[in-house]
Amino acid sequence: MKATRKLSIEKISIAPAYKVVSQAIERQIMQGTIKAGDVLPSETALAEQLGVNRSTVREGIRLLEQNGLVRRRGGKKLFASVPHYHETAAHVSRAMVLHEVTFQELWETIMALEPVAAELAAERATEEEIAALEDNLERTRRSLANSESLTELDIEFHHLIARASHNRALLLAREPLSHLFYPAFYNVMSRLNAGERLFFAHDKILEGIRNRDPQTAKSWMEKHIVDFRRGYELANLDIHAQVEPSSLPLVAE
Amino acid sequence: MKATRKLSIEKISIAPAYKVVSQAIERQIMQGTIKAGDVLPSETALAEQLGVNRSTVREGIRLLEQNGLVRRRGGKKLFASVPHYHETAAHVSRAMVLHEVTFQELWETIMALEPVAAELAAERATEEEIAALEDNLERTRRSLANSESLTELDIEFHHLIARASHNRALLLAREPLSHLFYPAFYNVMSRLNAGERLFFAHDKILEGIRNRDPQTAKSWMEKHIVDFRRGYELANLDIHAQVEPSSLPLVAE
DNA sequence: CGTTGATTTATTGTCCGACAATCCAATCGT
DNA sequence: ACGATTGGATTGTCGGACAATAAATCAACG
Repeated sequence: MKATRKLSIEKISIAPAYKVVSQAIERQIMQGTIKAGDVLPSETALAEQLGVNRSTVREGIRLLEQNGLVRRRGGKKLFASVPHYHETAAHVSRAMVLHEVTFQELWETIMALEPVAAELAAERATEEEIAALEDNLERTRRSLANSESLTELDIEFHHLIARASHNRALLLAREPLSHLFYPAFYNVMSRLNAGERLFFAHDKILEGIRNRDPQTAKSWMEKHIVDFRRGYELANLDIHAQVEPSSLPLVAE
Repeated sequence: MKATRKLSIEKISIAPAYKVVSQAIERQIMQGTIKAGDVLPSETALAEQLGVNRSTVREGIRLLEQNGLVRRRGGKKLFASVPHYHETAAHVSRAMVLHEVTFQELWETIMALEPVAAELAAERATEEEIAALEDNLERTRRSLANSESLTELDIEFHHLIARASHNRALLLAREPLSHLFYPAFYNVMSRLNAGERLFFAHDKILEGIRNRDPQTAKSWMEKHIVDFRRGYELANLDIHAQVEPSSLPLVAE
């Protein structure tokens, strides 16, 4: 940059310039100097400001881009941005797959989160959110035969509930888990023909939410999740099997 | 628009080459063609294989690098890698801060996770893990006066319990939350002098774990988390305040 | 023969310059 | 006022260059 502050022969590894560039911009975004939606200077301008070459700036931008802190809109301009929750969820999903998390670990965690989500949803869901849930339920009723859409509808149902909980931390924590359940869920559904039970449980949960009855919503959600595990075992699937990456793209927006 | 005689299938923008490069490598890693620890070809070799320029390869590598799918060791060689859980946690933390998650949301979520973690830890903790928890407790006892170390020790305690739960999904889900609690926790500690209560609760939780008594561990953890919230309110802090970014680095390894 | 030290080679990080495609904005024609 | 045109700005990609340094190779030495 400008001042040479490298007098001491510090431990090791001065960060490469592209990383410094990325961190410099990241700091400004985190501090609020740059707000989401702001358009960033052009690459050449940044290169000049930061005193590095454009190629270096580009590499720095790639880091931010992958984080979702920055994205291109309209193909040209670079905007600061808040990471979309499904990008974040995808990161976590991938990490879990690579860490070879088992179905049981997934289940234990979702079992901790979903009932709370249902409980909070019963307290806070807006009319629109309840309508969306009812729409989902209706589509579920019409898809009882089709394992594939049933699986997608179930994932959507739980996602909608998490949204209705109005708790973004919860939403962000459960999303990657839900995503990873897809393959297991599909397996259970196509082998067990458990559509009726699923519909019934969803109906009860939604009833609890509609009636602003957190306890009902919560306990039916618990039953629902427990039931799924039983189905998993009944379908002769290995509870200690590693979760597979789901090719299903995370729900958008 | 359609004045040119280009084939009309041109609508969707083709992904830039650097993204294609990144995805190509990512796919190989996810499929297991490349396993964690493998050393990747040099940039020039990759450029040749993929038929693009080295600069383009570099930009692609940056994407993977930020994801933790790939990292440099010894400053030269590029290794495939599994994302470290604290990298993933940092992603999520940042996302939550930028989404302006409130303390209440954070609390509700951690309230769902921590008791389950304690419960599972009581069932599964190894002797080493229990020893580490006891060591932590002892250090806590000696730090009752110091808010700062108390905060760090508490975070470590909960992290150790999550580890002892032997559930990596749970570990990964709760880590970013725990991290974000740091500032709030420090505030409560330094205003309320609640070290004794904290120590007492930790002691009870650990007792439950040591005695392989999941219910005790779980219910004391519940009390502990509820207690923290009460402390937060007693300290006159706003439950709906946005969480701040913690400058505390995530626990390493 | 194994260890150490010197030398060569390979590779990364950074820079420079170039160019086509394309988006953006200002201008122009009507 | 408004649509088309044009020209500048910007991005994505390429090619090449070079210093620094990690890795590999070889030489000397005990």
